[in-house]
Amino acid sequence: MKNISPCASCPRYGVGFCDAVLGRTGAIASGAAGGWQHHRVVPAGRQIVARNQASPDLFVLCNGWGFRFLQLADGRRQILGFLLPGDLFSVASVFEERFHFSVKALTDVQISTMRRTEVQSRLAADPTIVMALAETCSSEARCGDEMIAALGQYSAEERIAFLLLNLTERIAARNVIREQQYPFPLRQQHVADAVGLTAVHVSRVLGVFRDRRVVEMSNGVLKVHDVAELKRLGSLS
Amino acid sequence: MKNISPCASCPRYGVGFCDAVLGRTGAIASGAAGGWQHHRVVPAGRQIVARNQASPDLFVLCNGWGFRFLQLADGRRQILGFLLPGDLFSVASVFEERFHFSVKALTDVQISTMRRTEVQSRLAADPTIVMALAETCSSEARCGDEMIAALGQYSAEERIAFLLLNLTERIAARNVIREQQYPFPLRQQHVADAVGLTAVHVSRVLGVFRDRRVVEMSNGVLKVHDVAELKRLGSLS
DNA sequence: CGGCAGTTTGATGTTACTCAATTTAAGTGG
DNA sequence: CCACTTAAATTGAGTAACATCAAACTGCCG
Repeated sequence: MKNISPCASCPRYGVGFCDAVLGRTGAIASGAAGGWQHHRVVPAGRQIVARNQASPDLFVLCNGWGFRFLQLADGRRQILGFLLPGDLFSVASVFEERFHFSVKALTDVQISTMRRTEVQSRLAADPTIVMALAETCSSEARCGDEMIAALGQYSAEERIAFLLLNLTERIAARNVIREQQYPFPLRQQHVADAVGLTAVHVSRVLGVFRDRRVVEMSNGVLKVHDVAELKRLGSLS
Repeated sequence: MKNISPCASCPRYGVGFCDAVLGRTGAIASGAAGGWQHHRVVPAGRQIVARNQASPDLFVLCNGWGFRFLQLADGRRQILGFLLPGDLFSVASVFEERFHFSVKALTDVQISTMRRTEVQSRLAADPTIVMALAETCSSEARCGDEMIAALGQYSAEERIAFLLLNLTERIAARNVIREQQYPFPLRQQHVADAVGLTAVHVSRVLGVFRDRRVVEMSNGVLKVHDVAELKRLGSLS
């Protein structure tokens, strides 16, 4: 029998929410058999969920990069955060039918969907899952609050450094990094929409960073030349 | 026997997390008896919890106003949100020992503390509490994401309108409002720190709002003259 | 009456945005 | 492999939004 469980065919790292729900042993096959979970592949640029869309499933990103965002009436958009392999789209979606944000694939992605009802009943039965969820919830809240502080108080340089710093840390938790070179599929426009600047200004700031030999972002790779300086610029408090 | 339960001596509105934990009938007296919950009064301006502070309790604001914030090394501070009566300090604190933010009393406040262990065991036993918590969690996430979008994409006028709009809605859910006059204890500096502007600029924008007869903020009261215009300015998407 | 915290106002400086032109990079089909 | 096309990044000039600094004004309380 072919194993199509969400996380068997794609790299996993650490014990996240996904692992907790599936259990790390045995239970995996049952999921596929029960039909309460599925796999999907989505090409780069395609929207995965829309704001206010109701879904009986919750989503976990298995492979590639995505991002959550809010689109404003006049076309402006704010990227709320980037999704990396293993990330649950949001803790709220475990309980709420509708998403309050939209999600797009940044690269080609694999996503795993799990029936909400099934996850909820497992949640009731297994305190391990509750703990994993609580952990994710805290971390979401902390990141959100830090983002608010960065957007409210930081200068352009600081905001961009803050974003790059956060992302490199999350990437490093999932990949082996050699020579401070991080896989980095963002365009400057994504950086701009994430930190509330224009793409033109992001280009200028990145130019400065390049000249100062702090970081260099090109060709889908981020090279960090001066971690200390990046931290100095981008670390809150 | 005197009833000192958290929410018996202070106004409650709707069925929030606090009510769910205590139950709406009978159980109230047992809390006081068991000693797992307490009341505290804190004067205006005093700090209630500090970032990274560990606490065996979780906090609910019973009366007055407070605010959550992050303080940066160089003195800048970002107000993450305001706490109104009935508000849990944060969902994360139900599971995490340490706060990732600080909290100050804006006015004189009454706060209720509940032993985390007790809340957790009630949580495991009663799905009603889980649902209340999930609700709070979703709402925190939504508000946080909207704040991020507002800070990233909105102009000064829009941000301030957004803040005032949010607060008036939350105040109205807890008080009877006559003539569009809302109790409003914020100083302009608080508005500034919440929306990432300087107090001077906030003063100018509020001056414009006053001249245009949109809103007027003074003497601890916010008068909304033109709700439609406020919504036009401050509503996302 | 004096002192203090908060607000208002003006003048000036800085940061980041806008618009537009140019360069670079990445495909695509012949 | 090379012209052609297209998306992304860079650069410059001018402008708008917001910050900074400093002074004056207000209301409140001892």
